[in-house]
Amino acid sequence: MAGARYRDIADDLARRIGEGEFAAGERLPTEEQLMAGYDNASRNTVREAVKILKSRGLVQTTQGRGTFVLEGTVPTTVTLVSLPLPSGGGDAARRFDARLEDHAFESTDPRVEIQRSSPGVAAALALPEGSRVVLRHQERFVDGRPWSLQTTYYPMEYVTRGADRLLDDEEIPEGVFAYLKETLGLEQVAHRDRVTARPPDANETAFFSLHDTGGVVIVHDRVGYDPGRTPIRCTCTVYPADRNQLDLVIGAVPPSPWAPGRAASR
Amino acid sequence: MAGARYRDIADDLARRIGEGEFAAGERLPTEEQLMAGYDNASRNTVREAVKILKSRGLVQTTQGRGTFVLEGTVPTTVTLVSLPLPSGGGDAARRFDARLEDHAFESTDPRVEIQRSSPGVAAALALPEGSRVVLRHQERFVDGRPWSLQTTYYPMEYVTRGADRLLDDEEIPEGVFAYLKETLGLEQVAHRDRVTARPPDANETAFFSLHDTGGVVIVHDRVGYDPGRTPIRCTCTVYPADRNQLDLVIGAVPPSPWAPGRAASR
DNA sequence: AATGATTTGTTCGTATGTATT
DNA sequence: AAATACATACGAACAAATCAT
Repeated sequence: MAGARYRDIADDLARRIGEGEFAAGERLPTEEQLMAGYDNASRNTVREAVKILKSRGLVQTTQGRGTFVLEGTVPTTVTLVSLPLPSGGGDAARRFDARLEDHAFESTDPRVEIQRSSPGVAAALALPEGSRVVLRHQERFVDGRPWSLQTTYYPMEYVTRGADRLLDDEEIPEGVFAYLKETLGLEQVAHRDRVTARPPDANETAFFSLHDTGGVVIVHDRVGYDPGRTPIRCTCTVYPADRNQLDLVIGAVPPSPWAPGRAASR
Repeated sequence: MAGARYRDIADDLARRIGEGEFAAGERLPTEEQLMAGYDNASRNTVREAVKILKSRGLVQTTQGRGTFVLEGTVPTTVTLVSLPLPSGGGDAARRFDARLEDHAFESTDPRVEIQRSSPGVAAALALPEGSRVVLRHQERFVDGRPWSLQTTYYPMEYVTRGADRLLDDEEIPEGVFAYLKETLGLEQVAHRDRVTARPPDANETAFFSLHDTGGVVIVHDRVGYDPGRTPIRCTCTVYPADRNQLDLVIGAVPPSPWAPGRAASR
């Protein structure tokens, strides 16, 4: 027992969970029982240990019920890129939208705002910092569960050049791609994506029903370009990491090889 | 105040940090001062609040020194895929290795093991579950700092077919790609990638010097295929999310548009 | 180099609130 | 309504790391 007591207890419990002593979905001993089981450690010490397990996503606690070992949920797969190499690609629509397979999804009508561009958005869209951008924000659901938050930024100039439906508080039925091509002749033929992950902020914690501590979100930023390498738009999508994975396919590959669970734990 | 006291304090402190009252790198008020500032809340309550800020990656605490607002570190960019579309691709080497730009990196000599394949690895490599695989594990560093953990799995069959240097406890100078092509005629022409994120386990927490609570790792799994769609190998790389981002480039795009910081916070 | 003050880390005890069974 | 179990909150003591003197 090298370190702090609560950390030792956490490690021991993690080990016992890993060894199957407490199966997925099962209830852990109560705080009272853990106190007894660990040499009459105080309740606070035991609770500190359980907090670590929560922050590692191993268990979940519910007031009045107990502490439960989380079962690995089957993540939803979002395909960022799917590129059969030889020909250079199937249809463009499949190429340039992050796709969600085998799930119906709903989303709120967009909330539309006009903002002065932040440094990040300005750089992405190659606009002067502080220039106006149109922002369309949607909350998206899968099976009624909160699934992702998406914000797309367009240069305000598009609106003044005729794409005024960008300001509508409604989905554009034919899709923004088709609409921009129709009205402005813009065509997205390339994109650059950035994927990061971080703890959620307060908004995201609330929307995705994550815990105070221990949640993780994946952030996917995409900038789309026209043939002249001019940025067209910039999209930021936030996913809760516990129920999503991102997929890339480059070249000819067989159907998904991913087995449930992780490929490797260390 | 609506919720729990420690949560209210955390939200208030997060707001004050966001508004610049406490700048990046600056020290937050001591626990004693926070107690006084929040209606004589108890020390434990204040500490609970600070824990939330830690788990959100907003602050870092150091025993004996204080609590400090974290400055956004410039992340290292790993390019997973870079594909100029028109031609179908530049050179293969650039296409099929996750690249790290503008940084020299070192890695330990591989630790080599022979294991029975887990369900995940078996599925990825299209082998019967429990069949033998060779596992090469490396710890990788950038600027002397721990940067990523990588494990690559090969079917044991490769060794018996002549690629016995896979078992060497050393790097293969010409690269495993070249070696496998040379000895077995294997050529990786396609790959499927999966990106997920999760809290670190105990090993990762230690190696990357993350905190008990609040750390995030990005997991990048890649399965490489030969022209016959047969899996060749499977690689699992784990990055600490606080200092890494993954990049994808599809088509002709200008040089990196990412500005420091996030494209969008909500 | 040693000391003491400051500041966060760990552990315990206790009481009360709230959701579930 | 009662018992169970986790959540919140306070108080206190000592440990360990850091910093100024």
